Amino acid sequence: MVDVKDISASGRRVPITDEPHDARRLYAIGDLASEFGVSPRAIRFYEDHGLLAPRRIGGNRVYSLRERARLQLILRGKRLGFALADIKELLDLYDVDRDHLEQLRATLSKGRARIAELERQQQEIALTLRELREIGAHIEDTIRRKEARRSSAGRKGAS
Amino acid sequence: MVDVKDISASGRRVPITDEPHDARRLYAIGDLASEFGVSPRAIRFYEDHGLLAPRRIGGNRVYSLRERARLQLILRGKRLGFALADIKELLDLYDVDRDHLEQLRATLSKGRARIAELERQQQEIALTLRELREIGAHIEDTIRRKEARRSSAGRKGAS
DNA sequence: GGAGGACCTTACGTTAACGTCAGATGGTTG
DNA sequence: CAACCATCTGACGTTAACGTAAGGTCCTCC
Repeated sequence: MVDVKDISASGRRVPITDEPHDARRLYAIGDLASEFGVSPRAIRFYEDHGLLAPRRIGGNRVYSLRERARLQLILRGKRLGFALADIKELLDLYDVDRDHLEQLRATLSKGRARIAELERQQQEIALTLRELREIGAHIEDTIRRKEARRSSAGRKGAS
Repeated sequence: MVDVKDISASGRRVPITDEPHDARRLYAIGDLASEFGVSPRAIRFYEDHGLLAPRRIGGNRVYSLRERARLQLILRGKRLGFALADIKELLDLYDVDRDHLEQLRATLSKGRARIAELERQQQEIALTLRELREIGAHIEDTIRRKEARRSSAGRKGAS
């Protein structure tokens, strides 16, 4: 019925190609869901909000490698704490409209803002890491002293 | 009525000390709110969830420098995309119970997990930054070409 | 041919993190 | 003393990001 060989027009689990990442490989929603550890519901949710736009074969969603990459970017953005609306903007940066000049300028400016934000985030992470490592060192120190005291002193400072 | 001189037991806007960050300085909720650009409601919310525990003077919340620092940590954590529950754990790392050994070990382990997570986040930010900078360079390039073409060619490629 | 899977849509439920509003208190100021 | 802040405590409203359940379609396999 479908011209794309017999890729799961029904939602079958069988991928169209065996080569793991042929550029023409197609994915069902369940493939991506299990690969990235998210629910199909979440993926559909991203689509509802304009972050993904898979093709359809007989009602079923079919994802190309490009859509897969977009999903990866979405999940990375989430791990960085961005809201979906922000991630959508970020995705728009990735496929630029190379034709119109004003668009390009706008995209560039948004990109720079995003870069600045990420750099600030980077600073704050670095700061937090320094603090945590220092705390960790102190704790290790304290632990070592307690262990030493426990093993050396047999009995003398009761209680 | 209150022994702490006359700090806003009423919620007055007057800080107890002029020295900007005397260790004994006290803050009203409005002070911290306006200083950090968050609402008093948010600050109370953090308290309701155990992230802050200010003293009280006549019903009003009074924040020490330590509480102020904790609030800063909360907000930093938020900017890094952490949930309040996670931030609470992080705060607990900062004031360790130096007495009990098992507690120390647990804290240390939690700290290490948090460090690992931050490092992973750092990697992902670095990756995103590389990508965004590359895209930015391409866009700048495209813009330069378009501008060059526009200024040089007077008329010949109509439409 | 009927049971089982993967997928679909629609719709209501849920959690986190506050916003917003109402009504009350208490100190300060003209 | 009246008006005005800043603050307080509920309590309900809101948004984001899904979870979950219901009911239906379309293969495939025994």
